[in-house]
Amino acid sequence: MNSDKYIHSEVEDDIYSYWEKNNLFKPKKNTKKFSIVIPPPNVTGSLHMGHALNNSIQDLLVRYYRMNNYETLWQPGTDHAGIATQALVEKKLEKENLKKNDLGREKFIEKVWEWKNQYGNIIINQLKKLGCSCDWSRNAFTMDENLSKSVIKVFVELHKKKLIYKAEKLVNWDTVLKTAISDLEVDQREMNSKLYYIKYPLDKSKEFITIATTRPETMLGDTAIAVNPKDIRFKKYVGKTVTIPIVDRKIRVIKDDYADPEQGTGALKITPAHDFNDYDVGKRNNLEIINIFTEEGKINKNAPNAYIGLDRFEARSKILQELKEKNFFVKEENIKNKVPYGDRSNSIIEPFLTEQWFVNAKKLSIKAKKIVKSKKTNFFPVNWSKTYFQWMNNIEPWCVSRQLWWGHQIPAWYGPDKKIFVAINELEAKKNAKKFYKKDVILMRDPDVLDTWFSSGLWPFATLGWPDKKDFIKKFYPTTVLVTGFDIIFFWVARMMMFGMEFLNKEPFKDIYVHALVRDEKGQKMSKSKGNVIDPLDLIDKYSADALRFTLLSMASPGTDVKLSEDRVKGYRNFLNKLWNANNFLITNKCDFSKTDKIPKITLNINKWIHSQLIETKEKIEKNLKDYRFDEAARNAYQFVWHSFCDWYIELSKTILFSDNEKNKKEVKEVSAYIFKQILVILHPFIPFVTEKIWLRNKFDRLNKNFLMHANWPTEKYKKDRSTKDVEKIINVISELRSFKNELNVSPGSYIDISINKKNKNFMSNNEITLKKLGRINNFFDKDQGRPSATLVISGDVFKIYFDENIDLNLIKENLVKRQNKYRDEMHKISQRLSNKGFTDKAPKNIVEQEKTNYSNLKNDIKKISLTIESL
RNA sequence: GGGCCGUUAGCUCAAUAGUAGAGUACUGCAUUGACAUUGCAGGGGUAGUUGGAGCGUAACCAACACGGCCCA
Repeated sequence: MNSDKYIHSEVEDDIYSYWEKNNLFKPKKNTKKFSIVIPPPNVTGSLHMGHALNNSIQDLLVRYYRMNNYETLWQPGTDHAGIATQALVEKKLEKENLKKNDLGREKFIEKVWEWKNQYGNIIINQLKKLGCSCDWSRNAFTMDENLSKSVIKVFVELHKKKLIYKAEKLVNWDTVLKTAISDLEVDQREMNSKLYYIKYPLDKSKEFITIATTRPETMLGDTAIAVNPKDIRFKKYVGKTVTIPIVDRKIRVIKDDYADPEQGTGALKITPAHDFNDYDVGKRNNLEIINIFTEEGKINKNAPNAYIGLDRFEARSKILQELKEKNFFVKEENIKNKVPYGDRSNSIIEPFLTEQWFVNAKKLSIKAKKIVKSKKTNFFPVNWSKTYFQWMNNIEPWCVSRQLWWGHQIPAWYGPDKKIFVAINELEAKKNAKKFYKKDVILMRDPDVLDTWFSSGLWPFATLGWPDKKDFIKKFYPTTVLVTGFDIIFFWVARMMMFGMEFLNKEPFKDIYVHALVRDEKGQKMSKSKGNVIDPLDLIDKYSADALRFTLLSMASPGTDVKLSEDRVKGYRNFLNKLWNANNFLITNKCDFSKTDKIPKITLNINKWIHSQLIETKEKIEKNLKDYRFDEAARNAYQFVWHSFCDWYIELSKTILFSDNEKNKKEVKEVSAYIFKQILVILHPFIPFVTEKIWLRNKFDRLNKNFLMHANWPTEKYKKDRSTKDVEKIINVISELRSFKNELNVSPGSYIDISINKKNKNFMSNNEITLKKLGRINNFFDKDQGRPSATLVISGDVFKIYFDENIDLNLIKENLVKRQNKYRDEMHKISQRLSNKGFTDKAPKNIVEQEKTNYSNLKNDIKKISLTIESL
């Protein structure tokens, strides 16, 4: 066995199966509860950096609370990703020369399920690679029977309450996917466009009105020209008629405030069927609404023959050409404007007049806002609540129907006269219809399905068994915390808040922790087109899941994007290796791991010190996790394990381990084993694999009973006593000596003699072995030896150092002068502060006192250094 | 146009107004008994700019500059 390197690839998969085999992810009965529902990844998705960050945080929390005796549930699952999944399966079928429409709805959905059953677990397995300790036995899917049942129930009840309704409205239409999408799924992108100026001839006149438009093809559907009522330039034209060039339809010039005299020419063509603002203008002015597109975005039969069937962009160039030929074209300008793109299809979205189902989000938002305002639900960082409120305050009706097959089919049936019957199933719908028509009629079910976010909105309670099964709801709802990215606050968080409040009358989460985006090391958003995507699985292969987790956690500072660089991951891989080798050291020195259930008796200073450091660290981590400061918590752990334990404690302990004091040796072996076991415990939530591996290797899980995952988080309280001060002083003295040697170009391995002042006699003799070994000191003297020496002042105490080698006196002098100047600068600053009356009068007493002490200490040190310089 | 966030060491970021820190990179040195995925030491900061409140602040307020994001 190669024991001086930690090789994660030989460890992680086995450890994960060990956890699963022992059913360690299931909630273990206890009075305190902790629950998280996973933000369900798309079933089509694969793990990206955002998931890795999101789930590292959740797993950290879940493991931490599990070790703190909470009955802990991490509810996992995936969502059915309506559009994405349907598109993916369609594409796959295309390769087999099959078309969705040839198969028919039922057969197609079968195919989708086939796909889901075959590939739907990919992302789940990737989460396992990351170490996620979800209760997989409860793995949920938004299209599962029980979740579908909640969806239907919610739809029917909202309809009953008139919070869902069907209406004909302009919606965002995706001409590639041929479905409506919600306004949130539209991405407004700034583009270089052209503004075209076009003349519309006035009837019975030789004059024209010139309008400006970026979308000339929509003139096929124009039904008015609007001018601002205050715009004197156009006053004389209001009420007159113009003819639309090419189309030859006559439309009126109307006045409406929407026309902005500053924009374009001030005269605006109005196309109510293809622009949201124009639609409103049309409503206000009773304009005709002429739709000129098919659902594929081609020109329909409402247009002149020459245009019918043309794609919207072909139509644009043809119209421009014809306008030029017929002299209606004035000019074009380059401009930047916002163009709506569908975030799934990446195609330009068309405002399109259709009948769709809408949720009255305004009404639902009332309680959802109130609960955050009353602080029953809290955002971390708190600033995100502003984003939440802002959106809630301006919320629009939510278009929830999609013209797809894959998803929850809307539970609405139509009678022969298009009368709508919404019911939980066909049987109920038929019953209602019979009551209404007084006879049996044939009903047609609404072919559309619901927005995927509609079902995701029920996630925190539907996955817990609502409405049928009550026990998990009772135990785990409201869930403790939601961990999510800010990009889905509107899509998902807001909707869960609305549905949770409406149907359970209770907030779905007590806390909402919002983390940032993971970017590349240059701060750029990772995207396939930029080619800067870092695949978390590659990093896991290369550096281990533990290293990736630790990196992401330590970089998850609130309000800052995570800029990931591979070097950081490498650094934390080294940390794992350090831990591994610290354990090797303990093993080589025969530390006894079998007696670590209780704190061993601690008498030696270094043992007291490392124990107090452990407890202090543990308490810091507790506080930081409570505050969702994962970065700080990770730093606390790293600092303690590497620097306190590995650098100092192990080095200090060597002086005892390599001595022949059997009693002290025994204590050190017991204490280091005990501390190391606690280290595994506090590190486990961050880096579960390596800690588990070591736990098993050291046989801490005697009889398969003491699972690390269920180990108790230490509960000892922190108390610092005198002896820990002694160790701090040892560390200080040794560091100063090393630094001093370095500055004087003395080789660090060389031995020295030192003499000390009386005050330190006890300290020195108590810690003689340690100081001599680590400080490379031959002899202590309590009197000046009258040999050439260099003086070192360490926090007020004078140490004279006698070197074996010949030392350049000038170097020593230089060094002392440098030091003195530094102290003088410092003293100067303090004296300025102290001579300021405002400071001494108004600053807190202890601060003033502290400054005075610092001042006299510095003064003392300077004096001592001066004496030394003179003596040289 | 409305709103949010940021600007601190070469880089990535901390620090609740009381002597500016960490990781990493860099430089020098070390290494025969855990670990070169190592150890020790070192250099490196006019805190974006300007003004204001305050005994005092990188931190509070205001304006500006630059960068990022969200909404319309």
